[in-house]
Amino acid sequence: MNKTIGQYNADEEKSFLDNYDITKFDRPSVTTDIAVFTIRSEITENYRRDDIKQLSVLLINRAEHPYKGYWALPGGFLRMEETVEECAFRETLEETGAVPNAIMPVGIFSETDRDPRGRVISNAYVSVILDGSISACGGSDAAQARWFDVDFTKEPDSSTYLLELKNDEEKIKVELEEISSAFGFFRYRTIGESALAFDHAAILASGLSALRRCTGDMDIVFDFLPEKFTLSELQCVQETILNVSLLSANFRRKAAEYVEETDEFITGAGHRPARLYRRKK
Amino acid sequence: MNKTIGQYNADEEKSFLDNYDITKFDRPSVTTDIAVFTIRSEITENYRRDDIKQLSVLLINRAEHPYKGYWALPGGFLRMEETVEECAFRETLEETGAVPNAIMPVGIFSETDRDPRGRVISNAYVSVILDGSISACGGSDAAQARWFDVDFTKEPDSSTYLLELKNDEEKIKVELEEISSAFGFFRYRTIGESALAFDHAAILASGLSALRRCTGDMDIVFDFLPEKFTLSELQCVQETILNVSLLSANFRRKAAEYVEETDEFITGAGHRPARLYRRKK
DNA sequence: ACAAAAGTGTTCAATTTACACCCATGA
DNA sequence: TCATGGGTGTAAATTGAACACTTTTGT
Repeated sequence: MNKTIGQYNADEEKSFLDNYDITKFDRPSVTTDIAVFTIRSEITENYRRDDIKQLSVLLINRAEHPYKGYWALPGGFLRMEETVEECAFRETLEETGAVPNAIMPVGIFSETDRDPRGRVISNAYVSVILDGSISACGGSDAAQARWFDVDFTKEPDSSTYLLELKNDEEKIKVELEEISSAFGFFRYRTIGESALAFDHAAILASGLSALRRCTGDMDIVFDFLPEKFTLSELQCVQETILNVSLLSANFRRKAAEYVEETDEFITGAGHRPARLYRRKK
Repeated sequence: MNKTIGQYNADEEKSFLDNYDITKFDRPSVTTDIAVFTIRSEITENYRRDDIKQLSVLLINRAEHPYKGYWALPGGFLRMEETVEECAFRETLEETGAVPNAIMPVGIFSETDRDPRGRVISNAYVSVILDGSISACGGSDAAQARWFDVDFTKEPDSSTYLLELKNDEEKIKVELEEISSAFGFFRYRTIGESALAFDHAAILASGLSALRRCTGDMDIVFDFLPEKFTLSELQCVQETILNVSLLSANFRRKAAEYVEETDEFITGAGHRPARLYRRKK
């Protein structure tokens, strides 16, 4: 920085800063909350048939107040030596033991009453990890963490949305409404009381809709797969996230633009071997 | 909230909260910084010709340390009784005297060294106000605020971007590079020293690219116009933001989907009167 | 043999792009 | 009158949806 530019004076600034105590002013606490997604496989009995896939999100059963015993998104307080993004990365790693393939912000949640402990603003993130990577390493609170299959649909007649989370042990339903959109991304608000801790149902809904929105243009789909994958696997990821079914002939032509061939093939599935591809560029 | 759900117990939670002091933990300061955009007209001498339009952003010349004398985005510290979005709204109103037509988040900037006063994380917003509304009311620091025409282009050969800000009095250039993308939105980092205060050049670049990205699908264009407008004005907004020129025959067919006719016409421009339209739905 | 997925080709519809053309106005 | 923007029509090009069909495998 130059010593003087216009009114700027480095020495004067230094003495200003030496006398400045930023902690004298009110500050909120800052957290990140992360919707960690993966796509889980349910093995099918038929040796030929592909596995059924499910989009799943990781929830933690809160061991402490507030909302003790409620399911919540993983997350935690920002440390002073890390960026918000680093915080989201660290929290994902701590809770899952897995390095996320993608980690991206989906909005800030700062309603003044969203946390009974005081003024806490939350930076919401979506992260994506590979199926299986969590059980391999195990997170710090593994005993309290569970994957839930996710279903998020608009109610056919009304303007409300229904978020359903379920696994072998539990089934959670939350009703939400859309409250705003910015740059094509949506925010939601729970209707009535939420079955999840804090405003985590709304955060999760926002994360899901962001995930879906950019899945359409092949943006995040690769993060659900290992480096090499078949086009069917890629198609399956997109179908699972968007909850639609696509014609494979058309899909593979569209996907061709984003991938490049390898020389490897997958065999042993009871049908013609599939070529492995890799993300282009 | 039910009194008990699973491990949840309302009385126990209440006593936990009564003894909980959130201010004992480290917290960052939180600000919002807003890229306030408008489209300004340069009146043309030819009575028939349309005015030339320019996308402009509001910058404030900092009267205080740090970065005293530097141009900066309007913004300020979050108050404890407002959400981040309300803060962005309030700051826009205070600086411009105008109620923004749109206000949306574009990301969080939380590098630990981004503010020499201490740990400050910034919530970046884009807001849009109508041309003229600022001079009509005048903001609190009107003397220090200036509109700058914006130009943001990728350097033809390299991977760097050039942000140019200019008005009658001044011309500012900043070189940036793209550092990440999430959900189709980009983040930038200044190369070398920035001519703007803090990391505001990077914030502005992110805001601009978000603005451009959603202009393409008719998302924010209406916020640059009054309630009723001609299709040419709408086209001009899109052309100005995206810095492209479109064929009006095609544009008006595409736009038809998003607007509805009124019975009013604009006359007195030396050519066939133009029908006024209004945003649909 | 055959069920299942891998992969290619072709048709028809829908959308986008480019351009030609007429209309209405006010200095 | 005429330059200028307002507005419509249309043909060509591109993209997308639907479907028929061939290939290759493991049991």
